[in-house]
Amino acid sequence: MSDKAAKKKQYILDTARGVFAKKGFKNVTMKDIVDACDISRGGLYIYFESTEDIFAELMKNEAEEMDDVFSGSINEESSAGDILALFLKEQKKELLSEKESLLVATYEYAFSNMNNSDRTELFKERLNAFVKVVRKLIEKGSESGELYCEDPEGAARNILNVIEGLKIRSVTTGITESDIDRELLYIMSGLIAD
Amino acid sequence: MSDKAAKKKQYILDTARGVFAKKGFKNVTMKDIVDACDISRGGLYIYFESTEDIFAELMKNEAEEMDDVFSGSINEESSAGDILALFLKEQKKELLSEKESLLVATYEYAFSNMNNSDRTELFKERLNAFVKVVRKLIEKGSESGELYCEDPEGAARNILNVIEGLKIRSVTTGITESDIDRELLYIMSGLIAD
Amino acid sequence: MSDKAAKKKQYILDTARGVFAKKGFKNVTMKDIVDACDISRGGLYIYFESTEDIFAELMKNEAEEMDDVFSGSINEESSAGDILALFLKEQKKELLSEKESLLVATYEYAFSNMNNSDRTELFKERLNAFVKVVRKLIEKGSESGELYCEDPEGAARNILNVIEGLKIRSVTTGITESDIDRELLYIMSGLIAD
Amino acid sequence: MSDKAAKKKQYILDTARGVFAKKGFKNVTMKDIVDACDISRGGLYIYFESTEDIFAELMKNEAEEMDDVFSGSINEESSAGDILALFLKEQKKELLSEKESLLVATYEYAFSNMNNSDRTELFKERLNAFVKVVRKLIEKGSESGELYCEDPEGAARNILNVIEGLKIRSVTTGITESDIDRELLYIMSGLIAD
DNA sequence: AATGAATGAGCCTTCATTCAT
DNA sequence: TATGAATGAAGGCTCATTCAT
Repeated sequence: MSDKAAKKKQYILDTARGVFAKKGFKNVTMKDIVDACDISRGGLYIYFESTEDIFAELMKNEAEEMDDVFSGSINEESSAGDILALFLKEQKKELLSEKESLLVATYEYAFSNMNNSDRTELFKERLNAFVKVVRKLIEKGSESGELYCEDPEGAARNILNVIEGLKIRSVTTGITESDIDRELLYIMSGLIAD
Repeated sequence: MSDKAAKKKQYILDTARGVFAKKGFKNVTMKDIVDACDISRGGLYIYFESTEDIFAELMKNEAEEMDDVFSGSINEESSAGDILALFLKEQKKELLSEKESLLVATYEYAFSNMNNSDRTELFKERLNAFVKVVRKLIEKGSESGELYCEDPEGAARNILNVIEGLKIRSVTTGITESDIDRELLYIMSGLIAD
Repeated sequence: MSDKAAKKKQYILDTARGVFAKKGFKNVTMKDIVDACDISRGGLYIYFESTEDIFAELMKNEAEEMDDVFSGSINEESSAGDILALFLKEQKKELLSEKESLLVATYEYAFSNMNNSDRTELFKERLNAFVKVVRKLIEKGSESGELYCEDPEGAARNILNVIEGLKIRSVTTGITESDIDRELLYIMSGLIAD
Repeated sequence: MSDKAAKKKQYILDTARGVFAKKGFKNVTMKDIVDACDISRGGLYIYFESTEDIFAELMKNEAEEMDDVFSGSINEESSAGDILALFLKEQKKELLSEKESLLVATYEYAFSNMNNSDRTELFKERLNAFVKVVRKLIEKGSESGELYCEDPEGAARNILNVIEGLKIRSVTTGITESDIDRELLYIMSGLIAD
């Protein structure tokens, strides 16, 4: 039955994902999840004890998927430029809400109960993983002559800061594709080998 | 009485600011404000009909103050570099939570009920005002030879994106002064005249 | 309005008393009180935050009333025997459930969350007040020659222990008037002056 | 299997005893028992349908054990005084919580759903059994000249009332060994042959 | 017999909001 | 204007009890 239970847990997570994508984090109640999953109040509590619990699990899953995607492709033949382009394209998708995104929910989750060191740790890991991926890409690009960069770590951090800023802008003011392209072009222009 | 009323309204706003700075936006209830202001439940509703209402007013005030500070100094004799330094120092303060900041509350406010065009407009104005200030500073610096920049608008946007990213990092993962300095140095290094 | 509030609080206490008398302590929920008082859920919470809160207040009131009754009569002309008789008659009433009694509720209250020192203190005071009253009566009776007792404190404690025991019996096994009379007679027989 | 079933039932009872001793009666849920016994929810319902059911069985067992202990020893050579001393010592142990006691649980059980005649009957039997034992001891003591008593039945009832009162005090106000000794001395002093 | 997931009723508690004074 | 008592909806959580396996 543990197998069945795991399936149900996954079903709840999948369904909850849609709820969080639509309503953010703070506006989601256990009742919302219950309604969306069409299960009983008590039934949900068997698997999760709070919306935070659910969301934390969701984030872990997302992080793993992200990891799988990139750590797979990064050591293969494709050029650094191609992968970086893929990475930025993924980010663009999220920024343009072209896919069901946990963007807002993730921020809200981060803000609620900020003094939770587990949570802080979760975000640190996430960030570091990202930085590492981007830095490697830049290094690889430098070696192959596609890119030129004297401080790959700094550049990687800079790219992620900008992306973070754009994400916030996509939520607070809205953002268009050309906005994004302009910003990305700006940061990339410093990396292009002359 | 309108004078008295205005004073009371301002008193409520000032007091509420502290509450939002401490608890963010979503966690603040009308009751919290009532308690902090030591007025009656009904009394508060005479002036504001919701926490959103209060916070929106608060943000407008903040924007105006910011405007006053910089649009005043920007046309005067002080060098662009000095003002930019002042601006970045202010941002650092906020990032390091050295002053009572509405950072988190502002984000939470942005996230709650996102499809409110008034709110979006508010944030757009805020961003544009910022960009304008920074762009002017860069232009002024270029003219005086302090800085070198071919795309002041792009640079200004880039700076604000990075700052936004750092703000988010300060909330999600925590951030140290040297983290901030490193990122600021990185973006400034592209602007320094050789 | 504080006057009105006080009245309402008293109304709630009076009504709650009936509920506790009927259902004991642990079986009473805030909803029971709300229903009995015909007020809103939230309305009750304005005055009391839990059934414990309500019951504690109720007990204090009871203790004060008891105090008023006896501390008034004890220093007056009536003979010790008369007052003792009155006291025992009151106890009999309670034992026979002839009046709406908080007996069971009081015990249940005592048992729930026993490690509460406030509560323990409350019961100690209650007991000591009782002992003091009965001891004084016995002393007075000894002086007037109505009673004979070498250890008034011990006798008082013994009487109260027996009464406590009878109370428990009234709850656990039921008890008849003649049962009570027999036990009281037994303990009194040792006090009657030959 | 009936043998195996009986063993399991006994195992549940033994385990449940500890739970009741620790948490009283009303605070114990079927889930508590399930957790303590490390069996399944449904499994418990095969043997018992409620906590009341379990506790009732437990009390019967206790009563039988008590009976075995004393009805065994009472007809043997040991002196009445010795046995009475043993009896009182047992009571003291319980009063001082020196052994895992069902004291509180028993009272709570008695109070919940009082109008249950089965339960009343259970307590009556318990009391009568006790009275009978103590009365016999007193009679035996009288015959042997150890004690002096004109009304053994009354004296026995008195002793049990006092013990009941002390039990309640041990719960409501706390009680020390010297408190107990004093009360027991008081009631015994009337029985000691001059 | 035994399991443990699932249900749903029921209680607790907090708030936004109203309204008589 | 100002008060604060009152309301009732909403969400959180826990259990007794059932039932398919």
